[in-house]
Amino acid sequence: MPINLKQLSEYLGLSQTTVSRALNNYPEVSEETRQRVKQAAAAHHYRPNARASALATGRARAIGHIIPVDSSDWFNPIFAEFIAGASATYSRHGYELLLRMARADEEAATYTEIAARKSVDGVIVHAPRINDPRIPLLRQLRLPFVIHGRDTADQGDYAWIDINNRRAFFRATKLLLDLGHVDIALINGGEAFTFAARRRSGYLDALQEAGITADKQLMFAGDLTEGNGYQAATALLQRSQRPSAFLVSSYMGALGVRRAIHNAGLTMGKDISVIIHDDDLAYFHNSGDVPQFTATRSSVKEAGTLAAEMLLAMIDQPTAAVPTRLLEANLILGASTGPWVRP
Amino acid sequence: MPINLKQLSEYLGLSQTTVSRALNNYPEVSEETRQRVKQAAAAHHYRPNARASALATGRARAIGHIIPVDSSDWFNPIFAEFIAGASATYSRHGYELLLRMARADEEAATYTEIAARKSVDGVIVHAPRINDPRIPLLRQLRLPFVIHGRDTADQGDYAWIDINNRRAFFRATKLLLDLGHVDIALINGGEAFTFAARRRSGYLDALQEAGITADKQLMFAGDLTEGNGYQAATALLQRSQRPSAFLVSSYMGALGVRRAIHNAGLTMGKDISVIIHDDDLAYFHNSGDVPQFTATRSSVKEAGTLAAEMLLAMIDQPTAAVPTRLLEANLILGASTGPWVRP
DNA sequence: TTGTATGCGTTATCAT
DNA sequence: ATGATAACGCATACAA
Repeated sequence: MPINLKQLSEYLGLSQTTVSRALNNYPEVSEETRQRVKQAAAAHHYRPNARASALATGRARAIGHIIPVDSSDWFNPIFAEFIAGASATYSRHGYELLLRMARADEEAATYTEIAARKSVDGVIVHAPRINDPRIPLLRQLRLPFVIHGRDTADQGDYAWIDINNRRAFFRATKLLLDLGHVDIALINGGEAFTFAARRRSGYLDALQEAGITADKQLMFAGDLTEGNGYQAATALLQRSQRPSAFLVSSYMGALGVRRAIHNAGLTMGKDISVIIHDDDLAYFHNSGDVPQFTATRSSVKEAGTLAAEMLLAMIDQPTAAVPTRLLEANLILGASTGPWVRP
Repeated sequence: MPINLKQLSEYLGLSQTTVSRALNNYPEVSEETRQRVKQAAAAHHYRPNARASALATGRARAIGHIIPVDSSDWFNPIFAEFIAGASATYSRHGYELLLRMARADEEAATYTEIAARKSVDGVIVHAPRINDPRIPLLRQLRLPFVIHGRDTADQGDYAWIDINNRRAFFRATKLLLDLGHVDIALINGGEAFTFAARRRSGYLDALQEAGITADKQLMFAGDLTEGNGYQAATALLQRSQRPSAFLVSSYMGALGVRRAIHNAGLTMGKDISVIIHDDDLAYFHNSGDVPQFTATRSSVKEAGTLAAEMLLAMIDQPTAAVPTRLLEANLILGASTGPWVRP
């Protein structure tokens, strides 16, 4: 059923060369034969063998995504949504998406292996950590890459796409301060990740600007699961001087915070204010006339689309300057915030 | 930096053939040279070019996962977790994972294309629908496949792995009936999907056995998002004769149901009982000494691991009988169920 | 404008 | 036990 180039060219009475050129839109082939070739190819459902053309051209036409997994082997829905965005871009450009999961201790070996096997033409780096070792590694491997996020330290020029996490959390904190809140808790991602470190710094800067001393007891950092959000918020609400507001780094974590608030017999948006960061996940839509949560919002799927486009452009033009892109998050007012009230 | 077989063999003073055989554990190579070759390969970080060996062997050593996406382009966390399980199996066997998203109207073309391009040696079929056209298509394409789920109609023999959805929901419904509940709502996935149809049938069978007439008004079918769960439950709780129990097909949907119950001023586990199906997602753990939700539980990640193993075995032994596997879900008691109480 | 010949990096088929 | 040589299916430098 599958037909190859040789068979197709024999059928047409042309050389493989001409058929190949016609299909790849080389200018020197006559319009007439090009049409004839393309029609025959379509009629026979001819598709070039991806392995063979990769070998011949030296380009795999595939992009790798290596998802970091820790010992509990999780798969964060945010990665999934980012990848959904990137995937559409790859399909549009005839690229394929290779997915792997790797624990931190396998990470270097994994990148090295896919580079040596020439399985991909480039990779997306997920969840950058402070002073991330993947940056020098990928440079050494000469594998084009785009980071979803940024590193902090001086790692030289590299391609990245990120949202302005610091500014988003600065603005969110400021809004809570303006509403009269003073004891504001931060439920954040693991602060080895640069996104979480930047969000914390926005939070701290806003507090400092308001002359408030940050309280380490009010800051949680860890996996942003529903369970962790619930546990962290429950503990904080049991304190003698409980926080009146929560800043939560993800929708999933906020679902746990919401549960803790309810269980404590309190009302979100009245007794306790909550602002979340909303990645605009399709499966966890914070929508409605008045969204459930006040939120800093930025579509992670859109980020995936843009990251993929940046990477494909880099592969096409390896000499061009490395692209970077900073997206601003919107601050969306929802039903979860209100003025401070005496407990 | 990357070294190829030719260079490695020149360095060793051996032929490419011998080096290749040594690395691939052919028996005819002497143990001494095998050791020498393997050491040199390791020292030079040699990895066979995946494209070249795929071309030579005719095996891509890659498995495709085509995720169905509807117009709103979602990415269900359950797929993600299944893939996480499968991915580990592929890595262990030296296979790669190709990921694509396809809308229903692109589905046939997508499968046809990856088959024609010989990008993969087999595929996993996600989210089977009743009388799924992918089964005859994949047979025609001669592409080995394993279905995560089962079809209902007579499609002949094919490989699948599924949980006993009917039995799980039968047992869950029966538990609610035993607790005295009569008005039991079903918040289900889209019932074109076979998993949802089977769950509904378990629910209906249990009601019938108890002599209760099912009420279509108590059944919701759609995407199992938090928002849909919230909306469906909110509407049901506003009815004059509101349901006293909910059967919810996913954890995400149940989070919305929980929100609706709270918003209605009711208490889950007291006023309203809830049983969910728990796919044991790492990011949405229904754990604790007493889990939040009473649940039928089965690990979808484990299913991914098993599905991948089944598919690789089929590729290795194409003549063997097609494997099938039916997993039973556990019924786990949590805090969300209690005896019926007068409203 | 078309065709011939060669290479991409492996694995597989013959020899020896 | 090892080696020369021919595929695998495509793209391309070089010829015509």
